[in-house]
Amino acid sequence: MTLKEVINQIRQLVNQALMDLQYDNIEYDVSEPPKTDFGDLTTNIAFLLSKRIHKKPNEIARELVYNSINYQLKKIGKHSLILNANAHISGHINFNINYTSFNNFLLKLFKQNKSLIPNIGDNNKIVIEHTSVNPNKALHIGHIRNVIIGDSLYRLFKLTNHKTIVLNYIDDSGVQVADLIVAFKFADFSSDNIKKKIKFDQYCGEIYVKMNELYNNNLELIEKRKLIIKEIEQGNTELAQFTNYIVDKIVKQQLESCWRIKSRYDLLVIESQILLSKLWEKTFHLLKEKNIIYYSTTGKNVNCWVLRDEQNEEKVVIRSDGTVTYIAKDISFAVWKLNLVDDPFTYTKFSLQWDKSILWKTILKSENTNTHLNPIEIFFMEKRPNKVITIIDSRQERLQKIISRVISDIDPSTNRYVYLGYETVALSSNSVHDIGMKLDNINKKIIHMSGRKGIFINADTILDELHSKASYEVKKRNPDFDDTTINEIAEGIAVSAIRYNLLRQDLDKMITFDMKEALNLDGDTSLYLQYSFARAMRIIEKGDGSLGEFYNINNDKIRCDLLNHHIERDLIKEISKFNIIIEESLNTLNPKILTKYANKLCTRFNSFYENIPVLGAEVILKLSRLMLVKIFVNVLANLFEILGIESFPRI
RNA sequence: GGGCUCAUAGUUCAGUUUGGAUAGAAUGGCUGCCUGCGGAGCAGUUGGUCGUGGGUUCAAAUCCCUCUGAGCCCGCCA
Repeated sequence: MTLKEVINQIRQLVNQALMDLQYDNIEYDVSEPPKTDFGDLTTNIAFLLSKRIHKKPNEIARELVYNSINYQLKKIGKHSLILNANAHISGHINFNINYTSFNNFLLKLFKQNKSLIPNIGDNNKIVIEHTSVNPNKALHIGHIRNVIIGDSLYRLFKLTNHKTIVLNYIDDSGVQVADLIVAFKFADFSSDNIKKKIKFDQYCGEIYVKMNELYNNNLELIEKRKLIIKEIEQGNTELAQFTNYIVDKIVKQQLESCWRIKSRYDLLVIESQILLSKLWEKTFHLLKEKNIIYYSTTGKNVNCWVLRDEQNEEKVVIRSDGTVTYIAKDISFAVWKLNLVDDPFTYTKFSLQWDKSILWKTILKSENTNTHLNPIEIFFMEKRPNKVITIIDSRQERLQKIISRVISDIDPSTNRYVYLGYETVALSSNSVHDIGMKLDNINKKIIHMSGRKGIFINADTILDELHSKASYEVKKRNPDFDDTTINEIAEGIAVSAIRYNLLRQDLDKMITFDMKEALNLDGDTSLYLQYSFARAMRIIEKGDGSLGEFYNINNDKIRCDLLNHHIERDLIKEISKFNIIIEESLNTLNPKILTKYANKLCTRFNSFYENIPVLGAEVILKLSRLMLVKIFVNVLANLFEILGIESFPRI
């Protein structure tokens, strides 16, 4: 029983009232009013009805309340979840919760040791692709937005009992990687960074910038690049092997950064393997069969295979020289993700991850392939994924929409392919200045990041700065902590701060990254949540010492009805929204909702903390309040799990 | 030229899907509160013609249109 049940009961009351008074049953809203003075919940039914029949909203509201709802409430009696209903002069019908009976849900949860997480996944299968950064540079703050959105959604699906796997696409056969190989093989750059004291991926990022400057007056190098791309596609040459070696090394370094912010994956999908797998040939066959593409004999696309499109936005999938375009590769990747063709891959272990899970990578099936099935093969064999979510920034929106359309042409029955876009991260003029770059136009307030031009701030740089600031502050407040503990907490603060910061705003809004702002740890930040957690844990620790065990208070003495201060009620009501919030963020694929909720929940708790004594209260009240604190901690811990925020009993 | 997105307090952002009550947070400024369960906190105060102009409606930040400003996308590149 949570707020959802209260809402349901209100709907029952209103529906019955509509029947009693012979009004049409129409869609209406039950939600929280803007001010608490108006009550706990409100409905707009009177306004909607007044649109149909010519009567004032206020009259309808009064009629519904006085001629039906009040009688119903009387009948249900004192165990009702609704205390009363009021017809407001404006036309709103407001309801107050009967907290005496409502609060009992806390005790029920507590006794049954139940989590509030709704089990709505029903083992549905979800595929999420995120990160997918070209393996030629280190991750910058813009890439991190992608990683955090993807990883938080993964955690959300996982916790609500969906079978979920996470893909990271490694484009090892494009120009970006080829640029690096040209640098190492034909332009005298060393592929060894032993002398430099930076990570290999960062080192490569720097070379990539220098290489692009070199191209300007060296056309021969561009020819070399073409050669390299061809060799990578063919595989098996010495150059291809060297490329594999470099890409492997960079991917491992990139993953270090991803793992540092507590993201994890199940499978690396390697583009060169896709090219060798004949997956495109199968997809091509499918597209021809479904009449989605045709061979153009006239016009600008003469001798090409093209996607049909009525709006005259046809896209070439096979060039006149027979080679495959970028979108064609993307379509075949999508076809594979949705399991619309036979899986040409088998999977081999790439690495162990921080959460002890195995990260796999694609390799081609061959005769001596082990017959023993691994978890990835099993995932794709059982049944098709219910949903495939691809997370890429909004610059790819047009392309992704075309892919979605092609997919629904192939498989019209379902809508399984979901593109989740988000706006990019740009740098504030201050931060551009900080990294020693100059803005072209002094009037520009922001500048977009560019790996090629060297305009970016690496993810690790930001984390390091946050870490060192947090470390200083933790030490100041906890002089008794040893260095290991301080480091651990500082890292937890830094990682959580980045995650929360990038998650808390709308996906369709560009983030202007500013180092100074990012280092601020006051107000609406993850630290506010972590601090609330530590405060609650401190009460529990001093209260009955059952740190880490949430459900071992003597249940029989607890009286939920004593938790009737308006501050306690506010906290309880907030807690009771947890499952609604989870469902909403899941349905809208919007993790931001969870950050807003977490902040509100902690605001309620901090108000409780400042105003309502727990340990100093008389014994029954103390036990009851202690229970409330423990449930708060439990809910918050669940939110932390989804948002990837680390919790510490002391901070 | 065509398409998409955004514009709300000095600043960073909620609220727009589904119109409804006095437009909310955070931060900054100002003012209180630590011998009390941790002051990285709490309470208060300051601050907004919701980009412009029109339309629909009993009612518009929210829906429709115009214009302005910002950003992105539109290749036989990836």
